[in-house]
Order: sequence, then C-alpha cells, then structure tokens
Amino acid sequence: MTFGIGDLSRATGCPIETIRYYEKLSLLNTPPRTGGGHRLYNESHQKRLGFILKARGLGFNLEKTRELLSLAENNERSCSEALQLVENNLTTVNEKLAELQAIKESLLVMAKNCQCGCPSAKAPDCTIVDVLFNRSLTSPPITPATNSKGCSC
Amino acid sequence: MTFGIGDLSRATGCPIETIRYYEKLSLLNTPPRTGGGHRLYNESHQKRLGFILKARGLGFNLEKTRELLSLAENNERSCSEALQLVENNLTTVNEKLAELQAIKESLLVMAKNCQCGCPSAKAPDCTIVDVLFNRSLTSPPITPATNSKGCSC
DNA sequence: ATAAAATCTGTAGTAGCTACAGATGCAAGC
DNA sequence: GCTTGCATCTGTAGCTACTACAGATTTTAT
Repeated sequence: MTFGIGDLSRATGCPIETIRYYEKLSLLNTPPRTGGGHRLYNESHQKRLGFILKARGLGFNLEKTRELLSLAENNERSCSEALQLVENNLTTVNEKLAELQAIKESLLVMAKNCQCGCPSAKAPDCTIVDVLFNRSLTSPPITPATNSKGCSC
Repeated sequence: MTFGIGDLSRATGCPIETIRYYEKLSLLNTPPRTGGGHRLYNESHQKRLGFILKARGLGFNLEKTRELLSLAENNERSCSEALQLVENNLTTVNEKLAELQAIKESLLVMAKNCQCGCPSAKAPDCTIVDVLFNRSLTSPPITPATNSKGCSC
C-alpha cells in the first residue's frame, strides 16, 4: 500500500533527488513519514508524479506544469484553459523547431563547404572559421584548384 | 581606434554583463584599461566577440566555442578538427529536432482531441489532463455524443 | 547484534547568463 | 573649477531544473 522514495523512483524513473526537489517546490504534496523520518508514498503520489513527468516530457516548464496540475484538480476551471496551455506550448515548440532548423541548415552548408572547398588543411584557413569570423557569409566557389580534399563535388 | 564596453556592446548586440562574463571565462582576452579602470577595446576584441556570438548562435556551447577559437588561432591545428566540431554539433541539433518534433506531434494530437472530443468544459475531464495522467494514450473515440464543442471533426 | 543498504538534511555545483547594489570614472555645460 | 548625469567598475546573488555530494540517521537482512 505504501512504499519508500526508492520504490517511487524506480516505478517512475524519476531520480530520488528530483522527487525531493518537486516536494520542496510543492509540486508534490508532503508525504507522511515513518517514525524515523522516511517518506511514505502511495498510489496517488505516484500518479501525480507521473503527471508531472509526462508534462515535463512534453516540454512544459515547471510553472506550466503547476498550472496543469491545478487544472487537473479543480472542477471550477475550464477545459479551454488546458487547451490554451497546450497551444502556447506548441507555439514555443514551433519557435524552437524553426530556430534549430535554421541552425541545422547553416551547419550542413558549413560542413559541406569545408569538406569540398577548404583551401588547406590548417584550421585557421578553414571555411568554417571564415564563417564564424563573418569573413564570408556565402559559400566560396568550389573549384578543383581550391579543393584540397580531392572530392568530386 | 579604441572604444569602451558600451560601444562594443552596441556594436555587437552583446550585453555588457555578458562581455565581462566572457572575459572572466577567458573567452575574451583582458583588454587594457584607462587610468580609472575602464576597459578599452579595439577591432580585434570586437572580431573575437563576434566570433563567439556567431558560434553561440549556431548552437555551440561555450566549451565548444572555446575549442573553435583555439582552432581559429592555431596554425598547427587541423581543419578536420573544425569539421568534427561542426558534425558533432549537427548530431546534437538533429537529436533535439527529433525530440521537439515528437513533442510537437503529441501536442497537436492533444489540442485536436480537446477541441473536438472533450466530454465537458470542466478541466479535470479534459482529454489533455487524461493524457497527462496516462489514463488514455490514444485519442478517445470522437462522436457527436461526446463532443461538447459542436465542431464537425 | 551487526553490517549493509537506504534514506535523511542541507549545501553547493552545473550552464549561461542577468540583475542588482554601491562605489567610482568621465565628459559636458556653466 | 564645479557640478550634474551618465557610464563603468566590482562583487554577489538570482534564474531554471536539476544533480551531486557530505555526514548523519534509519531500516533491513543476516
């Protein structure tokens, strides 16, 4: 019926320190203790922790997770509030995706230019370094003459 | 020829505190000072700071940025090391992209299920809350009977 | 009874900044 | 020369979300 923090940790995959951390932040309610002071959990704690972990896994920060918990437990609050939180998070995720996608494309160009167009094997001459120094923002012309790698691009 | 930290900040878009922070981490070399102790920068500092900011913008952490700087300034080091750093970063970025993409898809499903299939307007009954409690991992059947929003999905 | 494992509290560390407080420096106007 | 006001200085603390100890205590197994 009840179990210790180690069991809760194993059951949820959440590290013990994190469980105590969530309790300190009042995301988890304080469990009863044994005479010696060890925490005793039950199914409801486990469920709530699972909820938190799921929300975190979906990219909600702890503050939004707290909001979601409050929605889950308050009959006066509206479903549309939950939807709003999901949609806001979706916006955040989309922004991050766009940013990472842009980074990815830059890195791909940089890698390709280096593989095919670096004038020497020395790092300071590398086209990657060039881009970082903003010496060239576009890809340099790739010709057999400047291609030190002997590849066919 | 030389200029103060405020000018460097404005020229690069990097906050003053961050400039000092990079100096503390030895990413920027310590500039000379006026008699009163104010930092005096020149073009080479600005170039180096620009390099750092560009690397950061491409997702390199400060440690990798430090590596890139060392490559940029050391003729003994090889271009292939720079390529390796770029490719490692690309891997990291791709992993983050995959994770965010998965999150995005989950959130989209959750939003749609809520809009079309929530049984009531009360937050605890919301399908979003359901998913977070892991009560249902798949989308619930959407029928006119359970659809409280009157939409046509 | 004793050894080993689990748990306890509290503090400090991580990344990469950001935000103060309180003390100076500096440049311009009068 | 003096004052005003902005810029800059140092040092410390705060942010998010944990993670990693140290050192003490409790629980469990033999």
